Amino acid sequence: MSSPSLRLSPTECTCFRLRGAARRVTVIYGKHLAPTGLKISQFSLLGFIVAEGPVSIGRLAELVATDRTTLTRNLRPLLHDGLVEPAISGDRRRRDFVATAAGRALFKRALPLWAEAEQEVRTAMGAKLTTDLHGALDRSMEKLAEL
Amino acid sequence: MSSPSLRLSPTECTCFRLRGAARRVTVIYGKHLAPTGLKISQFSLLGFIVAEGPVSIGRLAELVATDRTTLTRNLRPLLHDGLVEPAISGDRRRRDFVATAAGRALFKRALPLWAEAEQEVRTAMGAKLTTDLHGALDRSMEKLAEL
DNA sequence: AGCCAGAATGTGTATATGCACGTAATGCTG
DNA sequence: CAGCATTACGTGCATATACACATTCTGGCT
Repeated sequence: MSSPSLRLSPTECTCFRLRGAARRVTVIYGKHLAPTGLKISQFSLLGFIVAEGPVSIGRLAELVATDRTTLTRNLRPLLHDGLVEPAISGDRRRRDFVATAAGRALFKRALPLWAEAEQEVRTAMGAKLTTDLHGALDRSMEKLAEL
Repeated sequence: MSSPSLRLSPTECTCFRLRGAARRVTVIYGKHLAPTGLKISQFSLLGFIVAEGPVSIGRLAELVATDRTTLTRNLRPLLHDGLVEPAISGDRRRRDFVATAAGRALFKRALPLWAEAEQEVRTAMGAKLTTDLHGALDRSMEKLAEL
């Protein structure tokens, strides 16, 4: 356990691997979702808003594990397209958002396309690898959350 | 094997998981590399250029599994900071790049900081999870490469 | 030589991402 | 109730990311 870092080469960068894989799958989901005009990140975000009723930026930031300020901007396209709208909240510091009827409808329409993409990826990887990857990612997120 | 997609909920999105994990670790590496002024993506890119001698955009795109056009712009900061410079290539369609002395020096200086970050992540995850995650990611990239 | 299919790249556009810094509202505390 | 630490945000800045479309070369074919 002394200094295992002596053997570490940038070739074995965890970050590089994760980012690479994320890019690859992002493209795949993007192709499937294209007809809806939604990017995968928008699809996810919209999904959380649909599911969570009125939510604040801060809460969304926790849910999607993204920087707060990033979400401020990621919400813009959704607002612009009328998929999401502001909701009154008790605390005037907070900005709550809800999905509009159009937003809920589009999400519903996008769902099967997302499932297609998910299926494509899972089929390519196989059931075992899918399980392994999800498991490893979930456990990683837990461990890294504490940092 | 008929339609396993019936049970798929967006909660189990492979893409969402991968992107989330990638974001998390990116921040960690970023903090460690901050003193060098390099982002993790720049560190990786610079590393490949240092290692591969004169390389073209297209070749780099393969190496880092990134869209060609993204690399065109990702190279800009490195060029601007004099870490990388154009190299003459036989084919005038191609633009080759090499690391400058400053680039090589900075990369060398960044290496231990990268190792720190990598260590932090690995320590948080533990050896087994690290191995599992890398294995799953590597196998995934292989399978997804064929798409 | 002349032409053209294909290769290697750049640009416009739009989104995603996080940090440093700044602002407004809340609630506690003296 | 005035003051202040805290909370919940937004903005400027820089980079990352990819697609559609346009451009420039190269190499082979006639």
